Amino acid sequence: MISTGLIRDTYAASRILKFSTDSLFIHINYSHKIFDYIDNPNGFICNTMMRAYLQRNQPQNTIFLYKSMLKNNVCIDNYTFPLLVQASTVRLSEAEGKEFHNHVIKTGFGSDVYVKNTLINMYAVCRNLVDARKMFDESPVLDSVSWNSILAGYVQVGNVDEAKVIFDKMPMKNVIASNSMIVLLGRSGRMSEACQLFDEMMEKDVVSWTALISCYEQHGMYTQALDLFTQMCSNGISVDEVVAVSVLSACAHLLVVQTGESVHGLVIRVGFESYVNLQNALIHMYSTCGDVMAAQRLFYTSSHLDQISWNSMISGYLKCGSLEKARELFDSMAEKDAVSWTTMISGYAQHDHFSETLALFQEMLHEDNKPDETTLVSVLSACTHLSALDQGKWIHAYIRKNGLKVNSILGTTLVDMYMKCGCVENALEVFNGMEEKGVSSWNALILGLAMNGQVERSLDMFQKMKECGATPNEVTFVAVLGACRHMGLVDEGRSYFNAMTRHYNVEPNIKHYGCMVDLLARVGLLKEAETLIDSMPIAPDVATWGALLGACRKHGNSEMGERVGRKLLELQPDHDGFHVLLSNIYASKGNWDSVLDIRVAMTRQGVVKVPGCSMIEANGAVHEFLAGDKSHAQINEIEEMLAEMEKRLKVMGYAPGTDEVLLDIDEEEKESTLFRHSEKLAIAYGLIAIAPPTPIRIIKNLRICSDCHAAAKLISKAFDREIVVRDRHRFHHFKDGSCSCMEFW
DNA sequence: GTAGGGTTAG
Repeated sequence: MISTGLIRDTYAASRILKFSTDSLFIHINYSHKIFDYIDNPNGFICNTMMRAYLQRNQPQNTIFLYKSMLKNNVCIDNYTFPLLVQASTVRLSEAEGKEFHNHVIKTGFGSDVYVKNTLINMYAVCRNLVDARKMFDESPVLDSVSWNSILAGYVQVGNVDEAKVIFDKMPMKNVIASNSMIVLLGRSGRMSEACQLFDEMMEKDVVSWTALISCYEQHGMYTQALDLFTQMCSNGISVDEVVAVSVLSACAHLLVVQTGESVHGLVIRVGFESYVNLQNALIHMYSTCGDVMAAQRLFYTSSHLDQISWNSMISGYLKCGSLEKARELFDSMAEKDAVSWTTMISGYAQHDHFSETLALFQEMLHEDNKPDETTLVSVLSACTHLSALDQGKWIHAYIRKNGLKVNSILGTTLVDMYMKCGCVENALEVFNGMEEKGVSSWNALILGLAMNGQVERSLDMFQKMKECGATPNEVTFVAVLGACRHMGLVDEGRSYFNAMTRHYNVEPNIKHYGCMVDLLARVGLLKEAETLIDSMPIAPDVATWGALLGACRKHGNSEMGERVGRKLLELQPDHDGFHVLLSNIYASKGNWDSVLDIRVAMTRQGVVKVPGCSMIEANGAVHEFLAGDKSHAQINEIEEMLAEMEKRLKVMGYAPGTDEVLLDIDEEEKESTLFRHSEKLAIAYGLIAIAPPTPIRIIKNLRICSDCHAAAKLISKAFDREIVVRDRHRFHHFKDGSCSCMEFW
C-alpha cells in the first residue's frame, strides 16, 4: 500500500501511524517511513509522530518536527506543547524551554493545565525554582500533577524545608508525592524521617521501596538495603530492573555473591535481562565478589554491551589478577575512553607492574587521549615506587598546564611522590597549595618530613593538623611514632603512644607496637623493648622481633641477639636479612664457626642474600649497580673516581668500618670489598655524570650500611656535593659532612 | 497527553 504513492486518506494514515508508534517494539524508522508517505499530515498526525520520537529518546526530532509544523502552517494545539516542552526538559535545556514557553503565551495555550504542568516541570527539572514557583503560584487551576512537579523541583535542588511546606499543604498526597519526599529526605541524610514517612504510607509501590533501598545503599548501609529488599519481596512486590541495580550494588559492596545470584535469578524470571545497566550491575557484582567466570559468561553471551560493560569486564579481570586477559580485552576494544585507559593503567600499578604502568601511560598520550586526575594518581604512584622523579615532575607540570584540579587524592599522591623522591620543598609547596586536605594528606606530610629527617617539623605538623580540625587516625600515629623513631625521641614516643588510646580513641595495632619496640631498642633500651613485646595484646610479628634483633646487633648485645635471632629463624627460616644479622652478630665477636653454621643453614634452606643494589638516574636513564659490579660501560672512569674518593677520604681521617663485612677474610680485602659497595659505585658514577649543583640522588634496595653512611658524609664535604640516598627505610641527605638522619637509622 | 525510584566502569 505504502509503495504505491502518497497516502491521501488522512484518517486511515493516522490510524496506521498511531498503531505503529504505540507499540514500542516497532522500530521508529518504520513509523518514520509511514509519516513520510502521508500527504499533508495534520496536527494530530504530527503530534503522534512527536510523541513517538520522545518515547524513543529522540527529543531533537520532536523539536525538529515542531519547527517544520510551524513552517508548513500545520495546526498547533494543546497536545503539541506538552510534547515540545518535554523534549526540551529531556534535553535539560532551559533556554529552549523558555523559547517554547513564549510560543505558548503567544498562541494562547497558557491556561491549559497539561501545558502548564509540563512547563512547571521543565523549570523544576532545570532547577529554575523561581520561574517554576511563579507559574505554580499564578495558576488558577492546580491538580496533583502541578503539586508533584513543583515538589520535584525542591527535591531536585535539595531544599527540604520548602519541599516540606509544599508536601504538607498538598490537598491530595498520592504515592508519587510521598516517594519524592522519601528520596529527598534520604539524600539529605535524614534517614529516620525518610523511614517514618515510608512506614506511614498506606499504599507503597515498587518505586517507594526502591527509593528507600537506594537511600540505604547510598549511605553505605548495605545490610539494611538488603533487608528492606527481602521485605519488599515478601510483600509481593515484583522486582524490576531499577531496584535490582541498587540491590546488586549492595551485594557487591558486601561481597555476598549468593544474594547477588538470587537477585539475578529473580530478574531473569521477570524477564529483564536485556537492560544494559542491569547486565553491567551483574557483571560488576560477580567480578567484585570474585566470580569472574560468571561475569565473563554474562559478558560474552550478552547481545547489548556498552562502554561500561567492557570497562567493568576489564576491571573484573584485573581484580582477580588476570592481567593478560585484561590486557587482551583492552587491546581488542574498538573505542577506549579515559576510564578504559585508567582501569588498565591503575591495574598495572596495583599489581606492582610499575614499568608497564608508565609504558601504557605513554601509549595513552601517544594515542591522543587526555588523562584525568584519576589516571594521574596511578601514574604518579608508579613514579613514586620507581623513584622516577623526572617523570613525576613532568606529570606535575602536566597538571598545571592543563588546569587539572588538584583534589585531595591527587594532591596527596603528589606530596607522597615528592617526599619519597627526597624533594621536601616541592612536597610542601603542593601541600600548602591544596584547597581540600584529607587525613591522608596530613599523613603523607608527617610521614614524608620524618622520612626526610625533618622530625621536628614533622611533629609540628601533627599539632597543626589538629588545629586545622583533622582527626588523626591509625596511619597518623604510625607516622608520628615513626618520626620519633627516626630521632630516638623515646619520651615523646612513649607519650604519643599513650595518648593514642587515651585521647584519640585509636587502638595500637602491630605497626604501632613495632615502632615502639624499634624506638626503645634502637636507643639501647633492649630490656624494655623485650618486655613490651612480651606484654603486647597482639602476637608480635616477624618485623617486631626483627627490629629487636637489629638493635641487639647495633648495641652489641650478642646474648639477646642470639636468642632473638634463633627465634626469628624458627619463625621465618627463609628470610635472608635475619640470617645475615645473626651472622653479623657472630662475626663481630669473631665467632667464625657460628658464621659458617649459618652459611650452611642458608644454603640448606635455599636462602639467598638479596644483593645490595643502588640505582641512580642520570642523563635520562636509570643506572643500576650491584656490589662489586664491573659491568657498567664507564667502569674505568668509575674505578678512577673510586680511587680519588678513597684518597681524599683517607686524608680526612676515614677509617673503613670493616666489622660489618660478613666474610671471613683479611682486613685489606675487607676494605676493598667495602669500597665496592653498590652505594659507593653509584656515588662515584654520580660524581662523574651529574654536574653540580644538582644533588646526586641514589635509591638503595636495602638499608645503607654504616660504612657507606660514614663515607657519604665525608664525600659530601670533600667533593662539595649534596648526596641524597633513599634506602628501604628512609632518606639520608648528606651535605657538608653531615647527614639529615642525625645518626638515627 | 503532564508528576516519582537506580547504578554500573577508574
